Amino acid sequence: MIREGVVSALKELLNMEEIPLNVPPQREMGDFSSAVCLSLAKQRRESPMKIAQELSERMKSKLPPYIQEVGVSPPGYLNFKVDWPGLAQDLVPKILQEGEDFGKPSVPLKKKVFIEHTSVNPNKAMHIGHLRNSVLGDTVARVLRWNGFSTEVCNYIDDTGLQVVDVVTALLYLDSPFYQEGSNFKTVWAKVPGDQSLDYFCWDLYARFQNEMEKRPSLLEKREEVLHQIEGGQAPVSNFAKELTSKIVQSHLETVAQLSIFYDLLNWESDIIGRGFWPATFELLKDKKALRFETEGPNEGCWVVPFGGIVETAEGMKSLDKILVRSNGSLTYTGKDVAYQLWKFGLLNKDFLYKLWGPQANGEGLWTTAPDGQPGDRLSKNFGHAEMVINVIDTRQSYPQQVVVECLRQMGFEKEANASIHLAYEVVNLSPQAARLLGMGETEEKKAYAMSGRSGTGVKAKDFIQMVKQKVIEKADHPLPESVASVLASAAIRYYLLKFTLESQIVFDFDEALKTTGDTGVYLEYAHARACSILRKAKEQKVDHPWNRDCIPNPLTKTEKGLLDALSRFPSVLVKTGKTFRVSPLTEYSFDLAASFTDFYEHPDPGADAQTPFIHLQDGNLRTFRLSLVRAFQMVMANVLSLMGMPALQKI
RNA sequence: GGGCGAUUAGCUCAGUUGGAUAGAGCGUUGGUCUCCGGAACCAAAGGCCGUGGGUUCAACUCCCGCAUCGCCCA
Repeated sequence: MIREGVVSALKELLNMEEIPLNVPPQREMGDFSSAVCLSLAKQRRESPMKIAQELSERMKSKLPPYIQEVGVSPPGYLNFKVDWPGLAQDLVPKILQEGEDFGKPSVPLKKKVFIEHTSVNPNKAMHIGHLRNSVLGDTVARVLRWNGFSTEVCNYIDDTGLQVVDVVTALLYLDSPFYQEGSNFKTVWAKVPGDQSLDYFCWDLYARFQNEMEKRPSLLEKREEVLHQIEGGQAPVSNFAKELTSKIVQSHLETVAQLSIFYDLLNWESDIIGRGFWPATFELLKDKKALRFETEGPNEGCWVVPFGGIVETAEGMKSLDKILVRSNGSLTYTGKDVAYQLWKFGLLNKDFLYKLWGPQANGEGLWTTAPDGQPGDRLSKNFGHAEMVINVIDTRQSYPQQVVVECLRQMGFEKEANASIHLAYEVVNLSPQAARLLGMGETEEKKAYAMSGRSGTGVKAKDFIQMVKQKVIEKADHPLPESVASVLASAAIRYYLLKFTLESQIVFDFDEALKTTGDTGVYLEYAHARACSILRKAKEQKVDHPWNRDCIPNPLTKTEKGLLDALSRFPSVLVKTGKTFRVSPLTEYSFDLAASFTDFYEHPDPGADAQTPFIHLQDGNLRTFRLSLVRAFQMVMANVLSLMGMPALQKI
């Protein structure tokens, strides 16, 4: 709001694309500054000081909005002083009026973006690594919605993969009574103890199965059988698998719902296969001449997408081309992923059938693809057909994702290829301390330990949420209602998972993750609740504070300026987040905002001997001004929290 | 072997398109509270920004090499 005006003024004067802004080392120099003249000096063959002086003179004749002074300091910096009262005059009433619409683009884009996240194998409980995915995806979706996009959030269910096959085989054949053809599945379900949730039971079962498989070769044979039955959709085993995966998906949905994460659609892999997406894609690929049948060389008998052709290496002839169909006729993962990506853009003349899965706590119904569903048009639904697709998948999938995009490009779908975004993030590992607590055998000392479904070591999501809730209750100085503890835990967890950059591997440590002081989600909630409390008390004591332009003091104190500055930055932070899909700067901003409010609250008159509570101020104008700032902060903070998926608490 | 990413305070991490004295939180040490919410605030200590070159008036930031760690591909 302030900076944008200066940047556009400079852009016009200098005819440049980008104008960098900085903060001067001393506050007296100005509120912010620019070093453009330094970089201009060389190409103009003039001294930077001279350029800066000329420029500042020209700007003085027509000052950018909210700038009261332009100065110059050696060796050629332009320094700007903000007209804080002028800014307050526009900004505060704007926030108070617009509320949750403050800063939103006035014209919604209407552009549809399809966001896929979570996508956990439906064969056991979720762990904290999965939570990072869900929280990232959910937050990006919220930010894009704020930016005016129409969003469709989907959770992909890989129900025909080997992980599901393993758990199904384990349930049927690991322990007696073994399943026999024609026998009742009730005996199988009876193996799940009543006092344990299914996803937790399967967590252990899966690990045990991996272990047992090495000792009992007969299990491998059974697994092979089950694989074919599930792949081929053969009853009754495939029906049993569907029932099992549905129940586990439901428990995943309940897990993430604790963090306010919801979806529009569940997409089942079995439906991609069942609805014939691949044959249609195969035809399209051939049609677009993006596919080649190899009659010789290392890929003889395969259908490939040409990328680099054959290269000679030290180990012999190799092909850089991507195989979609193997010589034995089987389809690779890439082939299926290409089909799916085409569907997301509405480029495939095939569609799923849909039905309602059930209600969600956000009030929106959740839809699912289903063999016994109905066509989208009959339900007045138009799933897919997106203009932008964001796949939230960890960085290990970067290469396969790149291949999918390249396939689109080869098919001539250049626009869609460019609108395919892989939101890649690093995985969550365990610190040595966490690994030790989970009873991981430590053969060698490492900095981080990967969680392992195979050995069953990892921090389960529901356990973690429960632990944080417990910690929050312990740390409170008064008894907390369950609902409040849940919100605080959710805020703490989401903040912890969002604050790292995408490239940063989170080394999960219990001490670090369970923190409730300092740079945490709890701090944000606390600042918001404190603002609410002040406003509540003002109301109780009938201290009205209707905004009027005469209430603005001149000059403003340092902390008043600090809070105004933070408030004014909100729109640009959100716009930027919506462009980069990087959410860690948003958490940084949220902490800045909360901290500048706390600073204002603690020291409204920095340097003074005593600080007077806003409500008790004798000066009616100052009282109105400061209480209005509190209200403006509370509204913007509530918006920030909501964008990060954290319900804003009125009281803790 | 090829590719991608990381390396910043004791610990966990930020650091915009290159700009003036590299920032938070935790931890440590010392302080603050009669009044609107102390899960708070203030102060101090703590840095060869992995390493060696290069580009530039200016490099944590850009380029090249090396080291270490992680991941992906064959």
